[in-house]
Amino acid sequence: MPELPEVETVRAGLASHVIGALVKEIKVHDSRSLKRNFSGPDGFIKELTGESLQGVIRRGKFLWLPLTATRAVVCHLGMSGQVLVRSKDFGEDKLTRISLRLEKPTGEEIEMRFVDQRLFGGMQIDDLVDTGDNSPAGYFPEGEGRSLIPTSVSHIARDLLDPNFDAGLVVSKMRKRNSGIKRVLLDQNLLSGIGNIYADESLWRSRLHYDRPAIEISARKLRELIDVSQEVLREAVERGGTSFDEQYKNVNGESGYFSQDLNAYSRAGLPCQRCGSAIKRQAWANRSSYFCPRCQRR
DNA sequence: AGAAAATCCTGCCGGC
DNA sequence: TGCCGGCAGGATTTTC
Repeated sequence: MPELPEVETVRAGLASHVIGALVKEIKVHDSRSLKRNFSGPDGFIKELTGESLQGVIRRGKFLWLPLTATRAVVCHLGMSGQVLVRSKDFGEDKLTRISLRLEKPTGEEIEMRFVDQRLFGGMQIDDLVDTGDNSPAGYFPEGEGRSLIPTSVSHIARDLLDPNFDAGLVVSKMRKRNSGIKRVLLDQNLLSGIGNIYADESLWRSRLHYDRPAIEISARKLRELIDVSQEVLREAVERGGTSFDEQYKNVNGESGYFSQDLNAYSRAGLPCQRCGSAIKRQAWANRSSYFCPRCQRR
C-alpha cells in the first residue's frame, strides 16, 4: 500500500478510534508480522496487554502508538499492510495477522486488526528516545507533540509535510547525490513519505526524468520539485490516498480516491494530460517508472 | 561512504 | 480447470 497519504489516512482514522483505549486481549495469528521482536509473540502479548494507547503519531510511512514515556508500539504497513478497526461482532478479515481487542474510554469494545498479504509490514514494541532537536517527532494533531521517537524510526528523515521539514537543507544534500533523482526522492533517510506512486507523480509535474542525476539539477529546480511533491502529497491526503485494488483501505475498509487524479503512475499507453504523448512504463530497480517521454527528457 | 543489487513474502491476474 | 510467469504501493541488508 502505503505512502505518506495512505499512512496519514490510516493514522487519522486510528486516532479517532483508539486513543485512550485499553488493550484487553491480543492474538498473534502469524508471528512473521512481529518485527525485531526477540521475546516472541509471548513477550509482545505480555507487554502490551493491559496498556492503554496514548496516541497515534506518524513520521513518513511509520506509525507509532506510545504506551508510556519510554515505550511505543511501532507499525509499518510495508507493501500491503492495512490496519482495520472493527466493531465487536464484525466478521473476520482475510489475512489478519495480529488482532487487538480494545476497550474505549466509553466502555465500547472494538477490534484493531493488522492485515497484511505480503508480510513486508509489521508491528513491534520499541524504546522511545529523544530526537534531540526539541521539536515534535512526528505528526499528531490530536495530542501532545513530544520529541520522542522509537529507536527503529530514528534514522528516518522528517517527512515533506512536517512543519520542521527543512527544504533548504534537503536540497543541498540532494545536490551532492550522483544517483538518479527518483532514487534520491525515495531515500527515506534524506526525506521521507514518498514512494513509487508519488515519486512518479511529482516528477511528472516537475517535468523531470526519473534517471536524471540529482547532482546536475539546479538548486532552484530541486526546490521546485520539493514544493511540487508537497503539493501532490497534500492533495492525496485530502482524497484519502490512492487505491488501485483491495490492497489499500482506510481503517473502515474504504478506498481512497486519488487514483482518479494520477497523471503518470499506472497510465502506460494513455495520453499525457499535458502534451498528449503516450505515457511510458519502464522497468526500474525491480519495479516500474511511469513518465512522459516528451515532457520528461533525460 | 555512497550506490546498486539482493532479499524478505503471498496472492492475484492474464495467458496458454 | 490448472499451471506458470509476471506483477505489486517498501525497507533493510549485503555487496561492490
